[in-house]
Amino acid sequence: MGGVSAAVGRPSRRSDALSRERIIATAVAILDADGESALTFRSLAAALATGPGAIYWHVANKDELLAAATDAIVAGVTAAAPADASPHDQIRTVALGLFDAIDAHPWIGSHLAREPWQLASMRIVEAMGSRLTDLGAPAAQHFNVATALASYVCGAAAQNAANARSASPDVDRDTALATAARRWTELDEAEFPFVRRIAAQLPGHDDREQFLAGVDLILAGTARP
Amino acid sequence: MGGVSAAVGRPSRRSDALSRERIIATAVAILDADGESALTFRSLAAALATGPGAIYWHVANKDELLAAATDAIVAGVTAAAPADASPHDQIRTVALGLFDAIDAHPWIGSHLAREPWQLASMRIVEAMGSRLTDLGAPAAQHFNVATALASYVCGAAAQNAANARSASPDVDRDTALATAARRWTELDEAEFPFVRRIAAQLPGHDDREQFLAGVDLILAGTARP
DNA sequence: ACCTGAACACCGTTCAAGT
DNA sequence: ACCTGAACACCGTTCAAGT
Repeated sequence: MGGVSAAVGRPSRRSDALSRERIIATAVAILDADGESALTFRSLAAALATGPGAIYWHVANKDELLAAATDAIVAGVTAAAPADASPHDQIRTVALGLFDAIDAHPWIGSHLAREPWQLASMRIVEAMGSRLTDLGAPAAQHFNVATALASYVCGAAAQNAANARSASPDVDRDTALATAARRWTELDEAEFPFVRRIAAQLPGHDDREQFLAGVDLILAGTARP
Repeated sequence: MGGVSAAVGRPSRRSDALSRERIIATAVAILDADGESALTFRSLAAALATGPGAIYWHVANKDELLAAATDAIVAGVTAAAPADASPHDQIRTVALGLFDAIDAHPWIGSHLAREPWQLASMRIVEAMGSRLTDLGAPAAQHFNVATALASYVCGAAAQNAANARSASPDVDRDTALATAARRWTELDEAEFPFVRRIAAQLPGHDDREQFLAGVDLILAGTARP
């Protein structure tokens, strides 16, 4: 403790000093407000009232920035465990929480698909896998079931988010679904008989229920006690 | 037929004339040879011996170019049906074919996640769903099972491809898995008990078997005849 | 130790001008 | 109808120079 003089004479640190946390929080704010294309080292620097080069002192590059932003959101969801519910319901709750979070922050979806063993993905595998013992699944299945659930959740949620994002904001959901259903029925009958048949179920279907049905399928496939 | 004079006096079309097909085929070649970052309107134009602006006459933008390139590969996989196998084996074969195709062309993975209802995704849903009747799944389940399978296949394959891509080429698979396993065991015990426990199964596991296990879980979860 | 901002080496896309 | 290529409006990233 002796001899440290640099910080003594200085006024207390400005509350708006740069830091990794503040950079990531600001990045999340930009991503949420204006989408993935709005996050730029220049726009981020402007929001932080500094130059683009300053950010590189705290963050290696844009990929690391996105990974950190993704982890911040995912950690918030997986940490909120229901605890008193059945293991099946716990898994459903966490999965749905991730689905909603990716729907609310669509940029997570694009990133999760390309950072497989990063911290955020590990949190998802942990959230799924740690409930499998209570569920009664045999230990030999745990690895495959947990990673299958994680893959499904990421894949389905990313596609749902991309879908919601690509919809023009001035078209309501019902007419968008009706348009999609009509396009499905216009596909070639010889090549797409199945898609044409299920097109009728597209309007009025619930995205979250459809998502949970997939989770239930995987859980139903695991051996029961 | 009368009065058309423009094409008459001309020499026969050069075989290297620009066309949508040639543009997409060349784009696939660049993507496969040097990866996603190598595909540029400038590099593509150079490979086609023209200027970047010429490409825009045949393709609306880069997204459409990637969608068309993705569809070209996916169509090749879903069209190759086994026919004489059991419906379960047919689904496994198509799923594994997609897994291998995405492993061989990793750029498909990143694109599939963000073009949900595009033609390539429809082909995957069709390939899965059209076998469900023979499998004995009740019609009420078809919609959910087919889309769940498609989401899982895309999600798992995209992550696998991203994983393979991020591995440095001078490190062999065994040591890469060993390194990943060690990193898993170094995670916080309180936060990641499950991941630490399954880390031992990481070395020596087979990516394709793990992938197929997920397909089997979903199929096992569907009601049987 | 940390910040600044000009500069480098690129992008996707457009568009007047050509044939 | 289709092609050309310069130009526009950007990017991520680096780095000498500052404090």
